Amino acid sequence: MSDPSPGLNSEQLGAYFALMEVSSLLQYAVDEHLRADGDLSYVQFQILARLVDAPEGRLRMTDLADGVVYSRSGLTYQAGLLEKRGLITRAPSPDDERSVMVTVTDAGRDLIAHVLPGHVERVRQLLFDPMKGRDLATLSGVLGRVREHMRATPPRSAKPRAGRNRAE
Amino acid sequence: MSDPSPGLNSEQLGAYFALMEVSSLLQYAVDEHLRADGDLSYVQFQILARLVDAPEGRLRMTDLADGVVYSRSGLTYQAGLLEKRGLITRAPSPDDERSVMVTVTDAGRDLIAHVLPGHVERVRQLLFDPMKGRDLATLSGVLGRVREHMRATPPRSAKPRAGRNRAE
DNA sequence: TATTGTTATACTCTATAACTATA
DNA sequence: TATAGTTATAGAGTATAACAATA
Repeated sequence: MSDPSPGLNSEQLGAYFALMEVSSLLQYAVDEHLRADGDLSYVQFQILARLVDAPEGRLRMTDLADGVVYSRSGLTYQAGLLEKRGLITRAPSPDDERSVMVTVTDAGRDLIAHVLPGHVERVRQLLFDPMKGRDLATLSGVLGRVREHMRATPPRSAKPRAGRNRAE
Repeated sequence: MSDPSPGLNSEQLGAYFALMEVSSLLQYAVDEHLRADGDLSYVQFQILARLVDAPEGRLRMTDLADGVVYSRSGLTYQAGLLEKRGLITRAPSPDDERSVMVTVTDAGRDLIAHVLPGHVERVRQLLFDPMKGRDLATLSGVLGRVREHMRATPPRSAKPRAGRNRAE
């Protein structure tokens, strides 16, 4: 924007735009690779990666939904796709009959293992290659702090004025 | 991921995840506000903002498509929506009869002006409030460098330059 | 022939609300 | 009642390919 912005100085505005552009391009590139190399969307990759990372390779649906931003029905949809491909299984939890435990299969682990090197390579190439010196450390520090702040500031519960989007 | 990754050390991996989470949460919050306050998607906001920022408030469809990542048909779709709402107009270019000049209307400018303060406020609140000292400067520096690098490294088939990939 | 843009179409994804069942 | 998950459905958005018009 060329006119003076009400709440951000030009350096902040520039940093904001840079952040959005960088993350957008990175996500685009990474998503492209995941689809080409493993027929996975980024969301599906995240779900599988979280499961691989979880103890015994399993998590409840709710826990998965908490990590990925989407709605429960959205997660059900994605889990259905992954299950259909044999990458995960779903079974009622022994502890709580309401819950569903999602477990990565060997095929799921294999796919992540197959896809991960190329994934990581793209990230390195696009994001870390141009960095030097303390760049990584400072970036880590700032983003970590921002993330903590964001996690403590729930984005959905804070609806200042939703006014008229009531489509009933 | 808990096991050692092939191409990234744990600090790099952490920074990558933090970047993706931060940008995702930020985009989510900002998108929510734009829809609630102006009934605009983030893409539509970007299109309007680019036009407002352009000399005489107009750009060719192709120039707009270059800025936003999407396909031409996607831009046509979005432009159709914005035109229907009276936020932009489309007219054949005098210079090149093939081109279409997109122009922001006063209503479009008004809407951006209406939405911008709240937009910027959310960004400030989520992204810049938790920063201190040199955070902003270092973030700016790193992201700027990464952005330059990314722009110079086209993600192989993302930019539909002059050629299209019909082989394969 | 190459470029600009639109259209037709199919598909993916996400959100909402209603629903079942368990706690 | 509250929580966990699914389903039905509807809508937004995107990509591809065919198309017309102009350069």
